Amino acid sequence: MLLIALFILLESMRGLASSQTSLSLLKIISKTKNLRLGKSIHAKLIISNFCDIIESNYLIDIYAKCGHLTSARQVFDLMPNRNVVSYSSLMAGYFHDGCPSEVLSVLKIMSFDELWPRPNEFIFATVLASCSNMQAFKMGQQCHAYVLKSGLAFHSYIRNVLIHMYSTCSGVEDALKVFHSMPGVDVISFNSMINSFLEHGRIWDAVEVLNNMVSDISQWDHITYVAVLGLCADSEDSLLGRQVHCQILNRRFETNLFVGSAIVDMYGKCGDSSAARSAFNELSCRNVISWTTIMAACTQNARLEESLKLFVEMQVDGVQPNDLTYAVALNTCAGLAALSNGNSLNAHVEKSGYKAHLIVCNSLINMYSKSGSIEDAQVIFVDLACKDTITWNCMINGYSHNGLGRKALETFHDMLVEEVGPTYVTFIGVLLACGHLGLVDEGFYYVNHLMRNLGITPGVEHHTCIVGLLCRAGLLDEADRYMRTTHSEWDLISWRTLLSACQTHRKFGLGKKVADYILQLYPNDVGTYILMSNMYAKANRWDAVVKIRRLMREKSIKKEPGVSWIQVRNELHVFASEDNQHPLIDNIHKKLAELLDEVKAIGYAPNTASVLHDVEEEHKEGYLKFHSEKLAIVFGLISTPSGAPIHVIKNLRMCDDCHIAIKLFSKVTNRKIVVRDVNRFHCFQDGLCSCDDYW
DNA sequence: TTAGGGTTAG
Repeated sequence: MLLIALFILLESMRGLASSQTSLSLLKIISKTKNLRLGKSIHAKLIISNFCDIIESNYLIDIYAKCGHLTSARQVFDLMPNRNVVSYSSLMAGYFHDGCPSEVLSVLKIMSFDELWPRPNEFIFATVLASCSNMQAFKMGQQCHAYVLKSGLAFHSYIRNVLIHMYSTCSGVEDALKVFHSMPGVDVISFNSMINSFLEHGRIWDAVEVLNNMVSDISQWDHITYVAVLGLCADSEDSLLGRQVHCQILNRRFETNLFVGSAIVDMYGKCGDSSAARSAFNELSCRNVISWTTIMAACTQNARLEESLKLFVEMQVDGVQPNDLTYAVALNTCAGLAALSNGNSLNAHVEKSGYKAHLIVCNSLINMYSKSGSIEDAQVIFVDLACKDTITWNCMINGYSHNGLGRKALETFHDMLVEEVGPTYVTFIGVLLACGHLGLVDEGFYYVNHLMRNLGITPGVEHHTCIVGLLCRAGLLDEADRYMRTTHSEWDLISWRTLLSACQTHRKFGLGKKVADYILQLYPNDVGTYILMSNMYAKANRWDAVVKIRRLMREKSIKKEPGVSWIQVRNELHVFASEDNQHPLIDNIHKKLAELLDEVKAIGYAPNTASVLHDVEEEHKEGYLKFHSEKLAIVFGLISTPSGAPIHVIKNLRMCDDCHIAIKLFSKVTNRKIVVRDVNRFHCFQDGLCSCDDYW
């Protein structure tokens, strides 16, 4: 209806140059952002050879709002005289088009304007917002000084944009000063302040602002709800989140796209992926962000296959992925070690131009290093001209997890040379590398000196690395003492690290003590029972093994069945131990028998000690034969061209026998075999493993 | 005639 009315008006203008009519039309077009009509009016005005400042300003505004900055700039450049609105309209256009630096260059042109239009609150609102986007703190401060002197600082728009500028460019304290400096803060100031605290990880300060807001502001707007949902997500408070969700439904704010995505995100971060999925299904409208949010919610909650399915559904729905969607999808592939999916995503990223985005490259490095293709991760890393802390962390941790300790430490050294500040995460990779290389003193130097000098408090992950480092060096009593004397929130992983070392180093006395202690804290931990059982089997203490098995039966503790999977030509093949389901199982068994004969000839002897005592001696070898990783690897060998690397993932820790056998498989088949078990990567090549037989 | 705060990632 509106369009028809506009056309009638346009027709009535034919042959006329009524300024009043064109202004009325321009006003409506500016509101409705109708580019086609805007162009028609523009043409009429050119033909009539008359276009005053206000009409030109409207044209700039229309073109700018429709994202046609070249046309907006053309109108602006051809104006014989301009006023402050001409400048502010063009600046707002550049700002919304993602070109904050252009905003500042227009400000420069403005200062040379002979008519010297005085910059007003509209100009500074946009200039300060641009400073925020560009992290141009000095410029932002200068603008702050100007608006204070000129009295413009009392406009609520200016105050709010100043809060945002300080929050992004300097710190939350400066933002807070602006917030408290002037009376009459509005809902936007409160929203900005809450978000500012949340961005800086200060949840309780955000809660305090929210409490003050309850008494000062009677009505929250939809952005307040987005901020409060962010607060629930950050504090993982799903109960409060649910209450807020109910309030949103009462006020019918859930139809807002931002609110809708924030609800999905809140449930995802609170660990309730089912509620996230339901909230997503209820959304009346979905954009790339809502899709990316639900994918992230699934990935964060281990629903990895579902996340990749959503990625496909999203595109079927006509929504194109953006850089963050690719980052989530690649992270999902990393979780699944789905190298071929990751490779195809890499190709899409190249085609779509998102390879220029650092977060995508960081995710590619992460995906490749977690999928056992550390060489591909390295290629991307080396090619990257601009790296951030996360890039360095991904590469250092990638090298460490793949057993390349020396490379990890070299990269850490390069990071320091490039003057990129290491973080909490960096030192996890660095300490793991020290563990691989047996650098005990260096490990202690990093934890006790360098980290503390940099103001990073070592956490349980770092202390666990030190335990691993001592264990690997055979210093188990020191590791035990370290755990008992160092104040840390030791968790199951830390204690299992020590127990596992006791098993490897055959320190049965200490192992028994540690296992008893773990079972006091975690009475039903399957991993501890299995490690104990393996430990006693190694000591030929079959009576103890039987006792543990009986105890497990009594407590109904079941060992998770071993499962391995391999992707061949985009298809996932899953193998369970003693599995006969695969269509090629006969070929797999035949090839496995041949291979075992071949490796026996060069020294392989089945390690039957790791098989249960209650299995007859002559059947023990058979049990070992059918471990899931052996089946998956042999399937890989017969299904891929010679020389192609084999990538297998296993849900449990690899057993000693498989480790020895696979080392020799890599030698006799001349293949690189990468196995990601529940703890680490094993890269088998030429009869050796990257873990140096310690895992 | 022109302006502000908000959802997704590693």
